[in-house]
Amino acid sequence: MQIFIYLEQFFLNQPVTMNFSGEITAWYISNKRELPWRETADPYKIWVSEIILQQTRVVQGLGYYERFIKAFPDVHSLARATTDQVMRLWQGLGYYSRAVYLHEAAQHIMKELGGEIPDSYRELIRIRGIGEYTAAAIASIAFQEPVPLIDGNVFRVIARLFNLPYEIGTAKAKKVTGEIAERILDPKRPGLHNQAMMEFGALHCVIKNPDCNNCILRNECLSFLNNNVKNRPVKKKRVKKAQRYFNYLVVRSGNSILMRKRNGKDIWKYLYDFPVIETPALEDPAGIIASEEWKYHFKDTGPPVQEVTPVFKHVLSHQIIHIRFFILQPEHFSGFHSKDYKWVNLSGRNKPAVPKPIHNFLSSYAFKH
DNA sequence: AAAACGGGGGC
DNA sequence: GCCCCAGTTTT
Repeated sequence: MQIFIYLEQFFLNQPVTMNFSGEITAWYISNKRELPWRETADPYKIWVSEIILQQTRVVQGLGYYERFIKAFPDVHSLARATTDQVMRLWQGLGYYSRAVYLHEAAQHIMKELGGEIPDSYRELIRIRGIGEYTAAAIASIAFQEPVPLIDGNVFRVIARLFNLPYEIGTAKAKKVTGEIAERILDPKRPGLHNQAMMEFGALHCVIKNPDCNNCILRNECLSFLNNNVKNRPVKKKRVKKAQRYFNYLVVRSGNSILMRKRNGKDIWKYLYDFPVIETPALEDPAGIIASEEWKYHFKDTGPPVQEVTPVFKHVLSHQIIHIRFFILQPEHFSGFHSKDYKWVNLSGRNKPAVPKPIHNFLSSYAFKH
């Protein structure tokens, strides 16, 4: 097996301590950040924090965590909440499926599991939204189950320590990294060990320009000893982003504005935006107004257009969306009858959760009546 | 195995 | 502008 080649190379070259866990844990204890989810043993809070922190920086997730826990301090309160309430607290954080699954999981736990969060990796990973990483994190941190975890930080730390040449995300990388993680794990204190590995990656073994000369593992790190740190881990190539063109119809009546709840097959699941005419390429406003869709929505030539905004570019992980808003004169609307459409009072409470570009639009455009 | 899914921060 | 983050689900 490939792992033994690397481990063997390591053993041959470095007859030193090899107590990675001890060294990194000691580093952790004196260098860690103080974070709210580290002050609790409540599996619910640890679960919420782990979901929020998926693909998300601590500084970005911190406020969301505080607000979420305040609104929903336990599984029961989260289970009772409406989807709109949950999405509102997730608004702006991205990857909205996380919130949907978290909410559904809370309801599942109340209904089927007696309100008790599962306490083993094997049970946790069966819950939607909880994958290998999160199951291991909750199991080890909240329940002291001796399972290693691998997130982006741990993957980078291990890839550098052992100079692994495998590309992120491949089965080979997963297998070898997993075996090494299993070996390094301190089964007596898995939660501490796992958090130490992640924090070491987040604060010291950073992606760009790590301070290797002042690293506690500089005499044991194979990629450093081979002057290969900048090539580890091996990154995967970027995906090409699709271009999309949204023409939003801003339809108003009195204090209300017509919004549409997005369904699950596309981006921004369960968030609200406006009726939209999507085109395969950038089109002139005149072309949109003359389109069949416009006529379908408005029967004839439609309401007078009060303003057409410039095109805003919004970048997502896999798409670039070019967005333009058609602000229509109030009270000139007709056919929006689907149950997905909803009149929203903008001065009221409980406004629906909206994606970033809609939020930006609503913040910058004041409507006069 | 690859694609889809957000938004923000660092350089 | 490019890279990638305390990943998971769907195809």
